[in-house]
Amino acid sequence: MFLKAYRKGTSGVNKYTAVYVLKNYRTNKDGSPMHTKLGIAINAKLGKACKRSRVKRIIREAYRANLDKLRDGYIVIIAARAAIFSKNVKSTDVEKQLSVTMSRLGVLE
RNA sequence: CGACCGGGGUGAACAAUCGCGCUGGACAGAAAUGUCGGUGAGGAAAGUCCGGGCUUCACAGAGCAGGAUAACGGAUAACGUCCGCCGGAGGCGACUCCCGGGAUAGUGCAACAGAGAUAUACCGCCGUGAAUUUCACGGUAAGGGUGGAAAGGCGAGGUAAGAGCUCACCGGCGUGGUGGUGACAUCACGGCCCUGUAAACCCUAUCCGAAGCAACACCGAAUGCAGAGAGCAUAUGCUACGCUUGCUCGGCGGAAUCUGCGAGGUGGCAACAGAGCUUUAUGGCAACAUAAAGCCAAGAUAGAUGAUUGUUCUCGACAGAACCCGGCUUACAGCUCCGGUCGCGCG
RNA sequence: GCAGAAGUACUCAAGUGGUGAAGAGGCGCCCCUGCUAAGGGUGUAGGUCGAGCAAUCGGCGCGAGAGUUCAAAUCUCUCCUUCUGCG
Repeated sequence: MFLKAYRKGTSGVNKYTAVYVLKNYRTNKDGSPMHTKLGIAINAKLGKACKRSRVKRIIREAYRANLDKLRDGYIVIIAARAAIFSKNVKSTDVEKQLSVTMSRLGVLE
């Protein structure tokens, strides 16, 4: 499912992350669209386990802040870029950038 | 005060708001679950280099092969770890470092250089003969040169020249005495002296069954799919064959079936509790042991600890549990405690 | 998480204690051709530091660092990197 989103989905980038989005046509039993699924991709070449884990949390926090505006029925993959591994990265910055990129891709209302 | 040596501790703190895992705590609910509370990464969680626990393998047996360790004595569940001690090396010293058994059990290897590498006369030295400044024969390991290594070292005597040939001292070897649990130390005597390499094969002593939680057990779509086998006598044997550690013996199974593939879930797994942690006492030089009192402290399954704001300081290093322990190794900003050494100054 | 394998020029690699670390592709130049490819001939660099006008000579270099040895790409130990297998 996530591989499919990588190959077929539309993408957008900002300073910290790259975002891939694909519309998910599978539905729940009552016909409503499924909740949007999140995948986080962090290349092992960018950092060791401890730093990757921290980046994952920051991305998750930024995603969570945009959750109230999020539309259902998508698959979203957020991949880390090298800039997010530098020290003193604030999740509010990542959140703003992510909000702009995701709304451009039509995932946010 | 300065320069060091050894050992230990700590690994930013606090508040508010939002968010996450677990919960055999409380409440609500038929249940799912929710609310409140509790709790939530490391000294290395890392590398996976050793040692165990645990689990499975037709119960685990013998021999060979293979692997590991290596002074000695102890500690330990065990270890390649730790402590003590011996020997050697380094440092003025506190102290540190050492894959530290055997080279007279045997075999192999030692390129090049060099006359010669476990045995040797190239130059030289000495003697004799020829002959006239060279040659032949013999003696010689003191000197030269080569090499990582050249027949114990050094001095004296001795001699034609020399040589443990003789002697003193030192080193090594053997025998005996004394001290020590022992490695070993030390003393006496003796003969006369042996190249290096076992992180080359090997010998000696001790230890080792194999695999690993992706082990393994259970539920399950499911009476699933694919492949292999089905001999000879007759009610039990033999054999093909298969399993058992690489091989042999031995053992087991033996026509009953066997092998491979096959979605997911539960346990293993941490709320039973362990070679557990903390403190004190006793024994021991110490590692550690024993006893008493107190404590229960992560447990995910795509994988939980973060964000924002504010305050303070020395402005925060290396880094994230995945079955669990004991070590080793490697990475690491600072702060701090204890013991000790050397040098300088003052009393 | 567990188990294993391998690192030698730009690439593929041989070498498994003893001088100067094979060989092939590649690369440069020449011939052939109107031009290119192919083919033939020939040469080169082995990286770096130092000495020298130069020819050349010397040291360190086989992933990195220690050790054993007279001598290490090779033997031992510790790290680093890459790859493979196991549901």
